[in-house]
Amino acid sequence: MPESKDTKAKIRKAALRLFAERGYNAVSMRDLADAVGMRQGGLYNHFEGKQALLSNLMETHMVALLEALDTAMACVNGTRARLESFVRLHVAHHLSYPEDVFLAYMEIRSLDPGNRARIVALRNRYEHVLRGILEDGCAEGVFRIGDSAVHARMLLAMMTGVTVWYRDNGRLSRDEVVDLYLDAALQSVGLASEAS
Amino acid sequence: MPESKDTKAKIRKAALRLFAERGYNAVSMRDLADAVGMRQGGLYNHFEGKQALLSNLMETHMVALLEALDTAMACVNGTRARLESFVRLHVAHHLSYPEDVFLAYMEIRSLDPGNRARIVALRNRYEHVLRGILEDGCAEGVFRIGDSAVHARMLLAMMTGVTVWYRDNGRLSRDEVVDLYLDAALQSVGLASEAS
DNA sequence: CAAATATGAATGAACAGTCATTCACATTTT
DNA sequence: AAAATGTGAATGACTGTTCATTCATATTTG
Repeated sequence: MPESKDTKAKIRKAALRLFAERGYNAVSMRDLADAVGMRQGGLYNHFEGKQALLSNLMETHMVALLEALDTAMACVNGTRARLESFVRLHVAHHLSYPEDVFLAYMEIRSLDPGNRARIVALRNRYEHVLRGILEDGCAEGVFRIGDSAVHARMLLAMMTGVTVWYRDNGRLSRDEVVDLYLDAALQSVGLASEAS
Repeated sequence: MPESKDTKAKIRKAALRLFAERGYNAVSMRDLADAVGMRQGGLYNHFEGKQALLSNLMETHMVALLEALDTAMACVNGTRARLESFVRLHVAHHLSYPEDVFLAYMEIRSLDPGNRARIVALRNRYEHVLRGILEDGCAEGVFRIGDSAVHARMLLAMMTGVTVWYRDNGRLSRDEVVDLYLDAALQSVGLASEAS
């Protein structure tokens, strides 16, 4: 009873790591069970199956990301400040949960059509927030960009890529990395950062 | 027979499409043989195996990309012009060969250690060219960026992401997309594009 | 309190299928 | 004829999933 409830958490954690590391299709339920320290049959007491586990991981992550975004955006006014908040939240979140992010990005095509539609809808909601900020900035004449929809994708790809190279023991701290991405994002929309 | 000699090319083409579409691990040799119009056994007359086929596809692409880069860079002087050339080449190449690029980006972890080391070395050479340009621009005081190594990765992620969304029948032409990415890249290093 | 029963969880074998690869043999090309 | 190429069946390992069984712990009953 003490550990029965966190077996599910242990499975989720191990699955997240393995799926992100090797890819969904390259991880067998036996691999996963080994990583958790149990046999493959027992996994099915906690999850409907491999596909349900994947979509659970991805949906949990996307929902958490959207909630964090709503919270961060609720108390910010001004187009430039909203862009800053978005960038800070995005990069910081990606530095804190690199595996979740990497999985959500790489394994969308491993989802069943139904699950994929749900996850993609969540992702589009997220992307739409950034596009809205950029459109506002264009309408106000604050930003200088060619195309809001394209620029939103450029910024998202740029920022999301941080998970590919960042390591916690590296040359730069997380805060430094966030600042670097913020400066680049601001410059990319034609704004100079405030402090040199 | 006329087509017996280009069977190898047909296999490569089909494999490229399928691997990029579904992922290396989700494509079986049967799927591949079906797509080519032959039986799975025959594939082994042209390739050592599935892994060799993957690494052949990726290496061919990386070598072609590096050659195109060398050619494009050979006749350009000036830091800003070199950055422009790099961006134009990168985006245009990615628009022309989206499957090659997508595969090289997504399936590195599906490579055997030996093959992976070779491909990663090629990719590093490519990345190093962009970093060199950014470092030069910083040293000359032409670019305004926080960190050359990080900014190189930001730009590469941003530009490579074009393959995720661009479709040939979409709203924008390839040239328009290249120009949008060029403007964004120039602004991100603190330069305004020449023509408004 | 103690006996009986229910529950949640883990096991390990078994299932039906798929996997990449091999091979003896047929066919085609040169 | 010889070399290259394609076939179709076979191989053994591995796949996700199911299931009867076991076990320790709760809960209910006498």
